[in-house]
Amino acid sequence: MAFTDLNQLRTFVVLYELRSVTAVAERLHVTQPTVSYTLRRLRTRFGDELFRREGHDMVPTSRATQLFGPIQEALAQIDATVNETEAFDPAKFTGELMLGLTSIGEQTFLPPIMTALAQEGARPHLQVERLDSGEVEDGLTRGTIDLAITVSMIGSPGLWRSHVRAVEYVALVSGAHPLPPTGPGMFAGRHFLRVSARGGHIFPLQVLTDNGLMQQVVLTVEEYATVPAVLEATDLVVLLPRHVAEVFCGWFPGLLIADLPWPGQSTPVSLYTRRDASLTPAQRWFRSLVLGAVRE
Amino acid sequence: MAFTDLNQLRTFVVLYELRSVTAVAERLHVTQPTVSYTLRRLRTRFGDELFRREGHDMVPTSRATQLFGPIQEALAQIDATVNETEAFDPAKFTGELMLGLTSIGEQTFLPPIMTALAQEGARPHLQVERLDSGEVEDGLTRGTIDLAITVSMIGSPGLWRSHVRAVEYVALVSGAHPLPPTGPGMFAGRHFLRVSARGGHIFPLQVLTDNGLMQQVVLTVEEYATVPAVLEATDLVVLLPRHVAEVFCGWFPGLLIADLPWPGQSTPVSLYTRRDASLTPAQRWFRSLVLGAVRE
DNA sequence: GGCCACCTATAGATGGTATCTATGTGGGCC
DNA sequence: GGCCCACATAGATACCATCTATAGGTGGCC
Repeated sequence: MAFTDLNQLRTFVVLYELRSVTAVAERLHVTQPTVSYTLRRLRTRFGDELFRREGHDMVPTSRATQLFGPIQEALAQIDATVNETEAFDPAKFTGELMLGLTSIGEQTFLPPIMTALAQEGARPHLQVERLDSGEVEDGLTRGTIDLAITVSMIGSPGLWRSHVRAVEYVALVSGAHPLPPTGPGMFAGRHFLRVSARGGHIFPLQVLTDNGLMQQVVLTVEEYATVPAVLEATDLVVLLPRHVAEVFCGWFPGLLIADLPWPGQSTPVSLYTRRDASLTPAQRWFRSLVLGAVRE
Repeated sequence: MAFTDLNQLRTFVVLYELRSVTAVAERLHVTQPTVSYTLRRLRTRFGDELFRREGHDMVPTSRATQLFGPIQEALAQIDATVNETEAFDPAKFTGELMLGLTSIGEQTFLPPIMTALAQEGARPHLQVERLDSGEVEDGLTRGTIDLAITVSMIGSPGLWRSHVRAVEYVALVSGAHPLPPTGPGMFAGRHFLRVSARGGHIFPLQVLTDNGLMQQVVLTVEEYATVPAVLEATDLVVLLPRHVAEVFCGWFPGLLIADLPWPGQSTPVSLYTRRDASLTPAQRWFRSLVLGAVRE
């Protein structure tokens, strides 16, 4: 019952990651019909369509998704074993590393990461990608990003999670329009600026709804980056993580931080990668470096 | 740097397990020169001889041993993933299962195992092999045995270990020559029958040496099975695990068990298999069945 | 709505290579 | 020393993965 041609699985894995027959052909240095032919044999072997064409994507069927994890892991293990484990040297590594961040994480996390890189004398080509929280799991699984830091909780068994720090939310306002002391009525008569929850920060949305303050929201923006300038010019209030608020206070010394009157059952910020068996030495090194740099 | 032909690895793994090019050819349904050719390419690829011919064996080099573990595991994972996980049905399974035992384990462990098999309505072809303790690790790793129960401790990272029971050692003698009550001088003037430690039972050897009793050893045998008949006919004393002694008392009611005067820092009996990822459903099922049957 | 661009699937030809048969070679073992 | 068994090599062959060329779909855009 053994699989007769293990090489086909390599095509399968790359196709799952790239979701394009043509792209796979380029990556594997073969022509497109070759990949189509391999795909046909895979389909016959598994008795499943595996990838359905939907617009410009080859989207995996549930069977394909189910197969991908263990197979990808197994092939990664083979590659790691077979390729002479020449001790990884950070200083010599110049490859690409994809760091996925949701929301305003760059401001807090990128500086310490860059410092740590410099200390090790490492000069990888670091690429930071801003992701919606829903894209993180898919990006890591498919290998389009190497490492992600996000406030959203991802429970995928194929991913490796590590605690980075707790998130405490605070209110931020212009110094020209200070808030009364922290207490239940501190937001009476005030209006809110809200940042969309696409980055995973659902706490503000939740707390505003729970306390009947959604009517006081007068502006919703997509990006945290636009927040401080708006606050400076208005009397709006925004709820955001303390570490972000502190960065903004550094930019605009006129801003004021105020504690919230609600007990903060905060979601922690976590770091995610694939599971160890699927990581390259470079990725493993990068993970421990980032973890050391940003963990509280 | 990806391995270009994964199929070669299948040959590598089987060759490591069978240690014979010809046997691999038969197993994989190809001719012997085909395997030789594949082996040559593997040797070129890895820049290592991998298998050196020594007499009738192809013995693996250290590089080959180092490669085998992870690759075998990866291929097993692929097979497990790819082969439709049709729920394993013990009642329908009629394959072969190799149970490795050291020393006299059969007497104690086989009856409950057979009972458990009958209760599940399972009829596998169970084959019991008597092994020296040093052969256990190699047999499991190479897949020549599916499961082993032994008193020896094996610390291989590729193996899965589970506690079965503690071993308490006792003295066994003929009723015609009873021992004095348990105490430091209880063996004064008595002579010992010793069973060789090939099965892993090193405790008796150790305790006899430590207490200066090795001079009183007058007979050393290879097998526990010969012990009770000899005891019946002589005034010799033997040190052995209580569960073995009890079996012997069942055979020869004239035998007497006596506790030892030394605190028994006993080695536990353990059950070993390969790690989970490398097990077939049948092996996994068998392991839990055996464990349930023999665990104390 | 219909045309165009892009992507995947199929057809037929071809070359590479894994496999085969036949034979050489080298270590154990009596 | 010579026989036997097992692995290695040589040359022939057949298979099949890959190629080029083309057809079939699907979405986007005017």
